Amino acid sequence: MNAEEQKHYFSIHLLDWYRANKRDLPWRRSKNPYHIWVSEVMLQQTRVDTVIPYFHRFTELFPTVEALAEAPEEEVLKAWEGLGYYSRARNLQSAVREVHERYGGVVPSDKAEISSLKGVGPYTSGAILSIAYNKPEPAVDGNVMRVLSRYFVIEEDIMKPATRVKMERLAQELIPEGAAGDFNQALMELGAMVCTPRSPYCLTCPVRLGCAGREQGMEDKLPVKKKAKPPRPELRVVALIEGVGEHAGKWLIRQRPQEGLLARMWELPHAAWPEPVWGTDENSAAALCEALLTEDNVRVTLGKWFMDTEHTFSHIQWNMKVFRCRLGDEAAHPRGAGEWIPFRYRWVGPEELESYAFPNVFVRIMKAWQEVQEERETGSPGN
DNA sequence: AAAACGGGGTC
DNA sequence: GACCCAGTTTT
Repeated sequence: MNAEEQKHYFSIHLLDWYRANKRDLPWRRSKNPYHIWVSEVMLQQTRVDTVIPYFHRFTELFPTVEALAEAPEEEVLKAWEGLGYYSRARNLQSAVREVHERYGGVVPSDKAEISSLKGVGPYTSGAILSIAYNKPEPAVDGNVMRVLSRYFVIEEDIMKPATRVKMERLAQELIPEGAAGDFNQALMELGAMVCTPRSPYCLTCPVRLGCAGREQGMEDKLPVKKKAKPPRPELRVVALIEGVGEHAGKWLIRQRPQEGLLARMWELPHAAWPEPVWGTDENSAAALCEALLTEDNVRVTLGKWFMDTEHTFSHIQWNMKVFRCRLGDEAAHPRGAGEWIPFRYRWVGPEELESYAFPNVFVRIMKAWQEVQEERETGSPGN
């Protein structure tokens, strides 16, 4: 078939296949543009199965634009806990507040207006416009680029912005009249269910007869994608600081800075440490105490090693040694007035912990700690 | 154009 | 262990 027939074949058969085979996903049951928006932001760089429970909780906690606009930021962050890329949550709330104030709570259906909202890039704007308003805008994500690169044999590096722009033009051409929302979702559904990254299910593909990549035996080589840089390793020492006296049963936690990695999340105190002293627990523990004192003006006494753990972000790998500690003299000493305070410290007990948002790595450590404590109280089973 | 920005599933 | 996921923002 010629190029035009190939495109037409693709659009028609993909759309039919989608309408007959689409998954029943929570956000597909809604026509609420705000709910669709929430789902699209959650789905950025995140799998469907991971998002589903978060989507239910989030839309229950913040069912409307107004509810999210008026919620305290900490509650929003807590609802996002564990999902990652936390700037998504803060940007979403900021954008929703703008919609609440400037657009009377109505999610804009205009390309320029919606694109100007925080956290709404080319993909998300296209997804909302097409799915919520059925406007013929492309919504090109990783799935779509994989599908198009294979079907049309596009060998440009999909990591390049120029390639995405090219894909968007192509994707827009393919949208069948009046079916933008279904078609865009069909493209992503195919990428997720059939045209998978590895070992695609070509034999059951609804558009296999028009697929140039398949015809040329290239489906395994596409899309072309430059390799990502490996994360840089970092050594970190972590303090599990248990309170005594009036703080008995509580832990000392701190809030991260306003900007940057894990912005405004809460965590166990920890410090980076240079390689030379890494290796023995004694040196690391001593290093931890000294670092917390010099960096945060928090004096802790040397503690016992508790566990080692590892946590990998996209760009950093934390290799962590965790120590049990006690606070030195009195409470934490925030720096003097007028001086920049990089972290805020606070004693919290098990119940209060529920209202603070922690990165998963610290949730893991705290759970491990609680289990050990419970074993001590009940008389340890096993070892 | 490159780096920052989480966390987890999968083969 | 490598790859990748319904990406956006900042540098």
